[in-house]
Amino acid sequence: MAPADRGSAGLRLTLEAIVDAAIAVADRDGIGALSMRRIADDLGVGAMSLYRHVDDKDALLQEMSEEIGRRFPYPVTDTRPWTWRDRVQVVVDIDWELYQRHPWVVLAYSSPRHSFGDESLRCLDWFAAGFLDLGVDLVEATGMALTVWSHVHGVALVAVSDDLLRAEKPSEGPDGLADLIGGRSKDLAPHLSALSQTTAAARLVDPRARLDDGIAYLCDGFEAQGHANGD
Amino acid sequence: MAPADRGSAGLRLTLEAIVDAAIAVADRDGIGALSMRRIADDLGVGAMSLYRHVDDKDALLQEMSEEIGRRFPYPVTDTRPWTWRDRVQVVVDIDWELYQRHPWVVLAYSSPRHSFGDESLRCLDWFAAGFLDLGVDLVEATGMALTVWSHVHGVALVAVSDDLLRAEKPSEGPDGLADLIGGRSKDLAPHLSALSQTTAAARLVDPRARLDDGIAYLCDGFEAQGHANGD
DNA sequence: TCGAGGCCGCGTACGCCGTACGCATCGACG
DNA sequence: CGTCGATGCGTACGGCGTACGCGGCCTCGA
Repeated sequence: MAPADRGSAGLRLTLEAIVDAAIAVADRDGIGALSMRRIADDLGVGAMSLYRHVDDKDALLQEMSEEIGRRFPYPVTDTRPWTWRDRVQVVVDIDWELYQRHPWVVLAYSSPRHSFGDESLRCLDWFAAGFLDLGVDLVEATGMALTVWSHVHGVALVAVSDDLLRAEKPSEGPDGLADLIGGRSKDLAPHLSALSQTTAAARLVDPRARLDDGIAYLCDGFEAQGHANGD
Repeated sequence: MAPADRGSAGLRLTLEAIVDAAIAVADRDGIGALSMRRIADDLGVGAMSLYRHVDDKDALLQEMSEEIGRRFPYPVTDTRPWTWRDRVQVVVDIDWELYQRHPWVVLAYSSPRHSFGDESLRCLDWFAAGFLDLGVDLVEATGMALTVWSHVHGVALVAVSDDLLRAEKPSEGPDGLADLIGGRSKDLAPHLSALSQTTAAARLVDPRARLDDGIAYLCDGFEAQGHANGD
């Protein structure tokens, strides 16, 4: 009975199914390969059928981003005594993991953490509250949280853009800094050219290292601000 | 009378002219409206003529970004005694101005400061050298410079994405944080809801304020790192 | 039981896009 | 003057997002 609803062929076309299929396509082939026709093909369905459930491609992208956000929740209901540094660590790890697994999210929505839907507001609330321990006011605490989000997002963008935006192209254009560190560069940079002598310079082109270093600077800065406010 | 060369109609088609026209289009109508046909029309030329001077649209985007970089040089040859904080300030101001005037650059190339061409390597050299005053080694100094670049770029991306990527759309989707600050939000955020009481919260949605606050935290962090290294 | 009405999947078509390919023109040079 | 390379361009192909309307099915009231 109700053949279209649970028939042998496939389930009914639904927003969730479309979003899932779209996420699968974007993960597999990059956001550049994400087209309405492609999603429809994967679902064994006509392209225009999608528009019964989605306003347009932009709205679909928004739905996709929000779904991904839901799949990487913050531990907002965990009542353990989180220090603000604990929270920074867990936020950085979760968001970084999110961007690594679904790089197109970085590009799909340019505001960090999928653009302030209800879910991300709850996350922000939990995250920002941690900074109140520093003795700063709520505005400053929220600013600190937003700054961390912005940093993670910015580093993720750089890490991800070449791999995903232009998907493939065998050997892409030159990377001046990497060349310089590898000693393949004409010396037009008096100080920087010394970088080719040291192995530690590899850190400079490792995205995760850039992420952690930046977070460390920010945390030191947060602490200094806390002391300035008379701890 | 060599009509094509200096005839009444127009100058000869050159890479520079194409790049300039493309920049003009991107500035005026956003990068979404930048198409090869549109550039060609503005130049009074056939679309395929552009390909005599440019490999493809990607290469054109790269040329455009590099041209913009050249138009916003750092004072690398100024021999005044710049402190590292002076350099941070000037770098932030210049890059921010660049991104404000040519927002598409933020999206066109995802790495900060147009992706490490020769020119930007010289800029990085000058910028990073300033941090050596903190007593840190060259790798750490370069890391600090990259972190500042990344922060400016990340904030610019957020500031610019809505205005430029999707160009126009009369009243765009909801901004949860702005709604909350304006008191237009259901209270699902126990701490954050207090933000609607204070005027200072406007800072949280002002991009330039987010930029400066983040830079202040970073600078405090840099200073702390310098002290840790025994000043 | 049957008719009506709505929901839903889909086929067609339009106007964009980037760009492969080959032709026509024209200046420079032997 | 003949040749040749550089340059501008017209046509065409495959792909995109999506407006529009048709037809079939499910549901529900009579």
